[in-house]
Amino acid sequence: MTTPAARIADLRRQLEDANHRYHVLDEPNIPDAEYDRLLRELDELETAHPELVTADSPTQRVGNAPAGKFAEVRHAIPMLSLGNAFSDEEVEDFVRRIADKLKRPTLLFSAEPKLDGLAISLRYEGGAFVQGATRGDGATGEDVTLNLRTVKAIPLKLRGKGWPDVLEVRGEVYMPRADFEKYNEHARLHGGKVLANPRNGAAGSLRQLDPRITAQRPLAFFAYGTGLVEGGELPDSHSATLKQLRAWGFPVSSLSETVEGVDGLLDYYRRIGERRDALPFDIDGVVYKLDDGEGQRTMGFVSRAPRWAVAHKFPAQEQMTVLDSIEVNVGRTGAVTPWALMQPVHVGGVTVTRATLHNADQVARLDVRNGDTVIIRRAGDVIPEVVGVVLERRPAGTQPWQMPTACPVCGSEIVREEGAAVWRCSGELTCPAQRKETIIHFASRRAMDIEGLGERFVEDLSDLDFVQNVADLYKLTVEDLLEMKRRVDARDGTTPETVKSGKVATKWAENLIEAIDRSRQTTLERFLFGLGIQHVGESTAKALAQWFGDLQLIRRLPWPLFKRVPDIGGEVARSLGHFLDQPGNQQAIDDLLARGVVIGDTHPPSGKLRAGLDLATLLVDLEIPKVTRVRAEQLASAFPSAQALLDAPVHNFVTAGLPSDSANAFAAWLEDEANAQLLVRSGEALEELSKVTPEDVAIAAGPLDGKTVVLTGGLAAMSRDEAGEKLEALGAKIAGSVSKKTHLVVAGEAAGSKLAKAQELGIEIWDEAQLLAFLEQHA
DNA sequence: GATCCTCGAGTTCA
DNA sequence: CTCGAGGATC
Repeated sequence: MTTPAARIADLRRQLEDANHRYHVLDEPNIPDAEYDRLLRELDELETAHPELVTADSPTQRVGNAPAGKFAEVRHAIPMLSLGNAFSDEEVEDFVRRIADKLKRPTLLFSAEPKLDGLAISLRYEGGAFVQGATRGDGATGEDVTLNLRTVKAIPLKLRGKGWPDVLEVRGEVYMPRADFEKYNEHARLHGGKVLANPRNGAAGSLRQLDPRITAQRPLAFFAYGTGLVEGGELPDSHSATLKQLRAWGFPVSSLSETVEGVDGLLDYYRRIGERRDALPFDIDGVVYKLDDGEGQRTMGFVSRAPRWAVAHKFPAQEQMTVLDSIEVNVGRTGAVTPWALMQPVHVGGVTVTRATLHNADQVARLDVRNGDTVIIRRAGDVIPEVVGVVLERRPAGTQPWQMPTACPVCGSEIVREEGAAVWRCSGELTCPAQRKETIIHFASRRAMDIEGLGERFVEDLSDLDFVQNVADLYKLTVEDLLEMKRRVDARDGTTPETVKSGKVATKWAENLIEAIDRSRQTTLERFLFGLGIQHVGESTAKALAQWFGDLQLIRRLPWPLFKRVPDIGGEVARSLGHFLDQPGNQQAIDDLLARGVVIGDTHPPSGKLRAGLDLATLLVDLEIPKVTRVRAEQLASAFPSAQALLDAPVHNFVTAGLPSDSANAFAAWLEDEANAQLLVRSGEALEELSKVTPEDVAIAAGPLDGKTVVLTGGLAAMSRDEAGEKLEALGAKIAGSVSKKTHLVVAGEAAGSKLAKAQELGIEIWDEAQLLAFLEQHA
């Protein structure tokens, strides 16, 4: 058991260290929430043991000493910090203390967001900005006048009239989120210093010794109070003071409000909390100040904070926890992704135990190791991520993490392509993990949509060998499922339903078989997407379905022909061709069809295909070394067919007009038996396609032909997918993100960043009512 | 070769 | 939602 004195000493050392890093080095090592927790613990211990309080305890001051590079500025009136409240009860206590002392029935408060930036003090003499300083330790700060002069939000001369001879204004310098992102993007591209977060960005920028650098940083400012006032008067309430400051030319948060009593405060807290993620700047809470000056004077101060104000903090979006181990997961395509298994911790309202580490490069960048104390962030509803490691707490004897060399599931070698970020298990479909993920993907809603066949079932079916590939799903019977359940119960030692209720539960199995049966009727797009071919996602599957229209046709096409579809290039075409070249895959497709899968929308290829159905284009698509578009045209006009090229001697290529290096390269390419075969197959496919592809006939023009539409936010009358289908039927192309090429954005309920971007770009925006009216009109 | 857009793939919790 | 990378375009 540690003594209070020892614990106090320990806390002081940790806090001092954190302070130094936060204020002087601008390299925080622990999250704010952790700092607050430590400070409170120390405060409580010191309250319980007043004899142990010393003058240099972190509880006795506000920040830390200046770094020394800038001149010191003594604040005429100290810049104090605020007490914190973390719960409704603590806010109630705060209000009750004031009510008890002032003996008033109603209390008015000024409430405002608490920006996550850097507190500063600005001194104006005769209406002119003469000096600006950081808070420093509250009593003495640093003279950063030159840097502050570069911040455009700070007035160099006061507007209006009636200002005091000497006026000190206090406020927060911060970096707007959007500007922070833009700045970092630029820094990443040009090798500049990437800022950790907007707060760090603001602090670091103000502490630049060269004001020209500060001038390039996107800093902003909000005023929230005053310091010394001489030769003049300010209104005797906080809200009126803010109004006066705004009139003199200071930016004041438009979110400031005057509210009444504890209910008004808590209501304000919740309203701001809901908008937190949408605000253009980071905040870590809200601040309540008793509005009237007389009340403030009566309440007075405790050692380091006013009794008439408090900061009500939001739940932390960053937390610290211990990483137990780094595990890896094998995805559908074999991608091996590391993830962190951690001690459960509360962040942003949920308990987090796992977080992705993305890939091996990310692990190396962070240098996270087993046993490390890590900082976890979960901003808004974003997926948790590991932000960094607290090196001070690293246990002794750890080693950097390394990607395993063998797949933890199948033991195959884990390899990485040249220059790629992801490592992959080379086991392909021999790897149970990849097989399992492939089946889950096949059954998923956007693919074959087998209702009720989720991860759990597929895992059992696959582990117990009831299902080896997607086609096996269509062999399953109710008896198979019941048998599987019996084996799972036996394996896990769970009590079977039969024993509990006395009869066999079969309804679930019947339902599942029925769902599998329903999925037999499908579309080409869903079927192709469901196969899980690398690089063939929803959008590519849809394009293939539209352009070729027939599974049997696609199955026998050699890969260069796939490049005729817009947005399909060499990489995607090869990947699809590689998939179709595997006899196992072709067999699986045959099995699926034999077991009753029906593709309902088979049709002839699109007439638009005809544009590229010629020998020259084929030769370009084959990606033959030194055979450019020009050379391909020459060959195509000299030879009638692919077969003719194969039979010709080299000098005929030269006669056709090719320079000798190009002719030789082509001949050498043809030497390879595989290439020769590919050329012949492609030539045949070309001829077949020319026969079955109809002439391009103009289709009845839809009202949205050629328009790119983005859907965002929630719709009441239908799902986003349904709305997308209806718009597509009218000729629109549905895109996932807003860009310059977007023609129209349909914004439903609670639309977020996409709506904002559309407004920024001046793109036409419809609400749901406009959408419905339009659909109605063109039904 | 650079740049801008998209698409694909992987991901967390209740 | 975010990253990485493929495709189109100049």
